[in-house]
Amino acid sequence: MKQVSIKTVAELAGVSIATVSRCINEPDRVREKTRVRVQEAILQTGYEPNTIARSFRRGHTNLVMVVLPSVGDPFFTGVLRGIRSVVDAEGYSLIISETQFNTMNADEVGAMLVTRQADGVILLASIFPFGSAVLERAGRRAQPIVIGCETISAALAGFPSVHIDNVGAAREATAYLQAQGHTRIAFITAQAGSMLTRDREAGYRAAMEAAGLAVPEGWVAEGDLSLDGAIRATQALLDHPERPTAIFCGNDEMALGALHAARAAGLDVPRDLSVMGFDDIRYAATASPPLTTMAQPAELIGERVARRMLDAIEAGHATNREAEIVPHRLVVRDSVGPPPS
Amino acid sequence: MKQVSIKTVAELAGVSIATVSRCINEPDRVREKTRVRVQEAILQTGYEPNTIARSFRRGHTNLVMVVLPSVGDPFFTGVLRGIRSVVDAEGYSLIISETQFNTMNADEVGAMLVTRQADGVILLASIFPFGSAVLERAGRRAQPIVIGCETISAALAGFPSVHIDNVGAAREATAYLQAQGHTRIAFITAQAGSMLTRDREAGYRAAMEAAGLAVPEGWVAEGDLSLDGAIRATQALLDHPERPTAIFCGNDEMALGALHAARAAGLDVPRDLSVMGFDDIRYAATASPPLTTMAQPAELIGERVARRMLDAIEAGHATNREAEIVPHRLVVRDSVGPPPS
DNA sequence: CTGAAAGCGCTTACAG
DNA sequence: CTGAAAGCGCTTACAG
Repeated sequence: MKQVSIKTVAELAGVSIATVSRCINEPDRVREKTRVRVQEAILQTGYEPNTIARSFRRGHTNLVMVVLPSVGDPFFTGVLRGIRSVVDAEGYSLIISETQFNTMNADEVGAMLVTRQADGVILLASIFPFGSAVLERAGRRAQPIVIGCETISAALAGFPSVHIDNVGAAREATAYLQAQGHTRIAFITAQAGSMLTRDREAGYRAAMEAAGLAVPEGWVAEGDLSLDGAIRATQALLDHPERPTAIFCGNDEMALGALHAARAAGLDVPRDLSVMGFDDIRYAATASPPLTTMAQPAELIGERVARRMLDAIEAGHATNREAEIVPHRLVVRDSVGPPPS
Repeated sequence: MKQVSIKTVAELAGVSIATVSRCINEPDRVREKTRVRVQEAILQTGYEPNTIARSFRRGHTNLVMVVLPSVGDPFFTGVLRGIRSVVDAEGYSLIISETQFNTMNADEVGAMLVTRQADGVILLASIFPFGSAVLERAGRRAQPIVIGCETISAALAGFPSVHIDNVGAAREATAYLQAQGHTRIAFITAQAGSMLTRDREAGYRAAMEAAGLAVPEGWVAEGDLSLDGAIRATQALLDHPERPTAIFCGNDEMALGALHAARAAGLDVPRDLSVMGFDDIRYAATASPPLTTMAQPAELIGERVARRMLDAIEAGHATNREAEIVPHRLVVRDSVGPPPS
């Protein structure tokens, strides 16, 4: 069946297409009598404006793209929820692209950025060396970019961002472990190349150094950001000649894996081994034992990122290029205790 | 700065815009010498075709919308992964809409369907009585719709779908519990109105009836599809005058909540209480104890749904309106045992 | 208050 | 092999 267009409606109502357009977009500017007639024609034909044509004409799509490592991570789900809540209210929809934990190469992501016609791009912990050509082009077409969750790489330094103080938070988490009496503290990090835990690892190392504690070779284990990766990393740590008494995990997903690996090894957490997470995803509270972790305000990050994106879209450029730091918070539950004597 | 358009490139290369267009879309049809010249002009200007204009002209967006209850559910994340894997390869992107566990009203979803210009819509367990007007319009504009994960409601009966046999799978899960010796089996369901566990509840009831077992008032508890909801539902079940010895949860998320509630009540699973899940999300295997559950092939569902969507888009209409049933599988781990004596 | 007309940036028969 | 021109479905000054 033929698609009904504005023309169909105009003919049926006996008016010009301009008038139909006005009835839809500025109804106050048309006489009631004609408005009613057009309304009826719309109903009768079941007309819905062609969104592509409208986007084309108006020059924007009401779509914002969000690039993130994985929609499967409950932490990002929280951020997404925050983004969606503000973006929805303003009539925008979300195009979601995963970088599969930053294993996509820059060209692929770059192509997405430049090619897809979104009104703006939110980069969530997906920052790695874009080609500057991409950035330059993105700049030229004035598509705003805003960064969430992680400190930006040098190339992205000029863009607005919102995130916690990852280095500081990781330092505090490590210090908490130290305050419980631990001196042998290991860290499970993401795969090399991922931005996701880079700053957290830096914070961990800083706290160890500040306390005059050694970090022997092998105490920073790659956990792949996954359950299985963390299980393997934990096993390696438990087999380490200098077995740590506490494991600080770069995110909760990996902490859940560490908990499982400890259990499988016949260890009691926290009696035999302490485990600290990062993020405070919803599964942290119901884990066994409930996970002590460093909480990030996921929804708040999403809301703030989205708000700034919308402001930038409206202004036609980023109005505020500063980094916005949101608060982190240590959540003490049961997975951390004093080291075994 | 002014956006560079096809015209800019044409002028710089000294050719018509038609030729530039051909260089991009059918390079074979232009002479090498001119092609090179145009290529250079493209590089020099940093030209990228305007996707909106192209979509407008071509009449499609290369966007498919997926409507689902929640991106936060790891099961749906799996389905999404499957969808993305096939859709990516064909150059499509995803617009993702959440119905917040089917609490959105039909009009809201309807508006999204009709208004947003996606090439097709995938409905994941988000099926409730659309107004027939919406459906009719969707039909008229020949936007394909395909259903995933749940049996379709009557209004959607004519649309293609792919899902497991939810009723049968739930019946088998219940029968497994019975085979372990349980006769007092409760069920935790979603909030009323959600399609997500409707068939599973039906399967549970069928199995109970087939075994001649009673389902006293209160044994089917609303768990809200969430951790917290399931915790409350489990508590209520444990306080029930006829306390069940096994709880079958409508999905794994709720089973995780049930596990936690049991632990909090000082119960050992499976010694004091058996818990059965549904889905086999990735957290099922690392739960404590590891969860016995009815697995759905999430990625496969996603792949099949996406494949059929792409076929339908290409054909301009759904080519195959049949329901495709994918296999389920009982995964026995440690959360189910014989009832306490 | 309403209409005629231009134009958004492409693609694609149609000529040549 | 290449160009001139139509047209995709809207919106929006500009007249009247």
